[in-house]
Amino acid sequence: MSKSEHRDVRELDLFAEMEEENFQALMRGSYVQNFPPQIELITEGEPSDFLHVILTGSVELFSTWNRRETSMATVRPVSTFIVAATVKDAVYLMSARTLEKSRIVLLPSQDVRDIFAVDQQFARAIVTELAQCYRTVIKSTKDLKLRTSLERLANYLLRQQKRAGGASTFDLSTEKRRLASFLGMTPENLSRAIKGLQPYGVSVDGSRVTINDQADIERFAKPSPLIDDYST
Amino acid sequence: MSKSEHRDVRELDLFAEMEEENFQALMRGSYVQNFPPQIELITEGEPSDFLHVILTGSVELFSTWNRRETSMATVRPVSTFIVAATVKDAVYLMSARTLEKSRIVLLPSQDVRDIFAVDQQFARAIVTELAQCYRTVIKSTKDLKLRTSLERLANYLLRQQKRAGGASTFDLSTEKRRLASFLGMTPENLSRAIKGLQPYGVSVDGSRVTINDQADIERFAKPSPLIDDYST
DNA sequence: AGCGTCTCTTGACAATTATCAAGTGCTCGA
DNA sequence: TCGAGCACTTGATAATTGTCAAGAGACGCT
Repeated sequence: MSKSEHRDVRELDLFAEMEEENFQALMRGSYVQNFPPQIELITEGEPSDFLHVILTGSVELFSTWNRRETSMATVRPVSTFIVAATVKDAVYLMSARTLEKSRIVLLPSQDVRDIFAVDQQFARAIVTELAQCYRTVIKSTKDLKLRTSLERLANYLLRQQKRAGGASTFDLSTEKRRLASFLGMTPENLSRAIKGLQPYGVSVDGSRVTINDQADIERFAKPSPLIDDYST
Repeated sequence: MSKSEHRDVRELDLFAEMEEENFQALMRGSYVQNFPPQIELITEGEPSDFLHVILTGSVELFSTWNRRETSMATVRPVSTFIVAATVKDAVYLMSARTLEKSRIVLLPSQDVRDIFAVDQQFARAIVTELAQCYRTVIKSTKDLKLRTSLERLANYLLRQQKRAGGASTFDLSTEKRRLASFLGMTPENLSRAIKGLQPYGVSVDGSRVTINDQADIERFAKPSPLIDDYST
């Protein structure tokens, strides 16, 4: 791991406040690896051997049941994924695969649990992280249960617009195929949903989205901080 | 609070391992109240003033958006609810209402955070609790996205059967109206879904469910520990 | 007991969403 | 440069789910 990567990891909320000594111990036991695209890093149902930190690239979390698959989240640098399984010493509930060439740190779960037990600041950070993850999934459940697919798409676009800086034209930054799965619909229906937002001044060309009338789409989408604000 | 109630609270995983002194401090600042049915205890969007512990009765967690409402969970004694908002000092993401006459302990959120900061065992217990909550919601999301409503109902019945002791006849223990909302469908469709499970040997009379052919319904439901086992 | 209210159910119908099939356009590698 | 493969789109159709309306039955209240 390079010095700057080392610093990137240290600056994550999860590790920022912990004792230097403990952080070093964690790092000593860690592996860094480069993965090509489309590699399955972890498989749901397997015991959680590592806490993963993504340094570059992107990773998709997905789940399967009865030959169906659904996209649960996309993880982007720099952040960790699947903390809950690690601290609970339980099996993974989601699988993960790289979407592109990705550089990933592997922290042995046992080390994480050991240091969690002795480092108060680290334990606190884990609580914050877990609470954050939990609240994010609750929001996502509300999104799924309370909104139609058209409303979900509209709100997704507004969130993505914000993430991209707020300009009226921005990039989707996701394959439509995967976006559809994430939003809980088929690719065919995403295509139709995109057309369905045209009357509200939204146009999509490839991966370029343009919001022609911000007020109009917001009036339709009715975004709520209790669903769409991932920061709280 | 009676002595036995005091003990009930203490025996919760969340409080079992913490310092007696800290537990007493928490209890000193607490209120116990009896609520009639259908009282809204907390409202989503409001700041989290209290961590709630339900001693008797039952409480529904629900969310609303755009005049729609959905049931998120039912909380039964003895357990806590909405830990995440308390430790994050954030607004509630769900509302809560009593379903019946309920006795509930209110622990001021500030006290909980203060003691969380000084009591290592309590902090650990909170981590476990949050990880558990998080994983449960992930399972619920998988249930929603990967299964049809008929499959969700079938798996719900199998879970409920297990909870009720495993006998082939058991009680639904939930209003159908609320069960429908929990499962993400309308009451009308729940009625039809129940009929739709008859070919698999499931019969429902009022709130009495009978599984006539366990293997048959399980073959249809395909329950998975990665979705349906709430204990891990 | 009688009344109103509420849940649950059922039927008819509408809306939404999924599936299947086909076609377009793009990328990438031989 | 060509061709295969893939993502995306579109149309036709089917399946699922929701909505509306009506009625049966249970329950509590007066």
